[in-house]
Amino acid sequence: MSSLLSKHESVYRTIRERILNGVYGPGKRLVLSAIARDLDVSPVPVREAMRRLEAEGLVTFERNIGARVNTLDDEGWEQLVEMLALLDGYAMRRAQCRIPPAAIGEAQRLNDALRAHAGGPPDTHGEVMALHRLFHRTLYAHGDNRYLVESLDSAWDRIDASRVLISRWPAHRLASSVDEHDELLRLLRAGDVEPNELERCTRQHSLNAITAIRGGAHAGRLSGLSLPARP
Amino acid sequence: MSSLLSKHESVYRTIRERILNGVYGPGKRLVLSAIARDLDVSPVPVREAMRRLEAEGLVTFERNIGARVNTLDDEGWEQLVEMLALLDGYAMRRAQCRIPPAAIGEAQRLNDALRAHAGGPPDTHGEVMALHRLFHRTLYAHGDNRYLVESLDSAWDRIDASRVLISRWPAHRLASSVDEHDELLRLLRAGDVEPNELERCTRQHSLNAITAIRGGAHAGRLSGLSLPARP
DNA sequence: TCCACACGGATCGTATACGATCTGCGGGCT
DNA sequence: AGCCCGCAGATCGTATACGATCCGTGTGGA
Repeated sequence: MSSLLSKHESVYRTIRERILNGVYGPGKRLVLSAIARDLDVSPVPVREAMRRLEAEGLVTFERNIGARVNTLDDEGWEQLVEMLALLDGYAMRRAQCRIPPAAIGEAQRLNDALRAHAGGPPDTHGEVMALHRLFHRTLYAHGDNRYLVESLDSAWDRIDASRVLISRWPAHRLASSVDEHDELLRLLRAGDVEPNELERCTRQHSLNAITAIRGGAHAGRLSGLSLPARP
Repeated sequence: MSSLLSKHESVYRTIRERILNGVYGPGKRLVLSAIARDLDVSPVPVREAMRRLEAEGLVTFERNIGARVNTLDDEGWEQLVEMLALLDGYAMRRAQCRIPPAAIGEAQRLNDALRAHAGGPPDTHGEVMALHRLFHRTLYAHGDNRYLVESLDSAWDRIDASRVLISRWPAHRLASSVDEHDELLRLLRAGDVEPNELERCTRQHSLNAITAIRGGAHAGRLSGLSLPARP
């Protein structure tokens, strides 16, 4: 008899899930033996799971000290979002001719759900963030470059793990973001948009999030051209 | 008493080095107990090293079967280089104002060394590839985005591990590549180049490698605008 | 009071042991 | 002859054991 998943695999998935959900928040100490007891396995597969999580950038392991869920300072967070902007912009460009109308419709529904949240109660469960991530994934998932999609997923994982969006995303940015999403969907539906233009707009959309969170200043629409200058 | 490196760390470095150098070529079976004997450790730290290598995309691990060095088919290789084009182009854009003249000089020296190889004997030891990689790294290393630089290093690692450039890089592409490098250095020295233009040229330089290797057709200079269409 | 130091608990790092699974091969049945 | 089954060797997966390291704490001396 054998389970479908090896123990190190299921331990890996469980811990990863808990980090992304915020059960294990940034800075949380992950003690191997405690997790092993908790999940009813020996410490060995737990260590293997930790190595994977470490390589993915979700936890940091210090020799003879142990593992912690990664924390992200402001600079790191901005750099990560900058990566997201780069990758997502290019993914959109390459997916442009490949996104089925159904996916655009699905993205529109997700964005409408986001808009509903904009006026509603404050986001207590990270639903906004999940919707926002899913909106983007619905589109970029149709890119045909495996590494590109994997890198995007991985970057989003780190963002989720950091809990920054949940705690710092300003309300007015959500409104702007929803509008920009509509604009992107409009460009996609038009079908004949210059690829450079689509990539530029998509990139700028993510970069706007940096400006918004950094300064609190009201971010411009998709008209912006500049990359954010770091202090 | 303690060594500077833990065993799993030194095992990791050793295996990684061997994969990148081609000692363990694509498809090579990596038997845990054999490596453990070879490196004089127990199988446990070897397994940890494998998990890291797996997460980095250098090896593939199948349950109850074992580990193999990843092989890269044509499609995967093209997608990886496409990532490289995207990341390198953006890194260059962001590093533009930050690259010290000394680094540009160093890159020029590396490119001259590459040119010397172009007419010389065929490359038996991957020196051309190492020089080429180093040329790019000398420039993009000055980018201020940690994740960007890490992703570039990681993508180059996979390229190295695949041994594709060494076996398939056509001679005429090397000549074009060297010329394009000169062009990029010229743009950097000019200093007042439009960032979009610099990014576009850099991206196109890497994309040209795909065209060259795929078709064998003589790649255009940096004037090309198009992304390669996949069959 | 403040610092140096030693001690104990917590945790990590690795070796060893052993059961589980796969793979290839050879014998027997049809 | 061809196919199925079962055995043996190789290899993986995990538990357990134990030494090594770190860190907090308390004690003694300056």
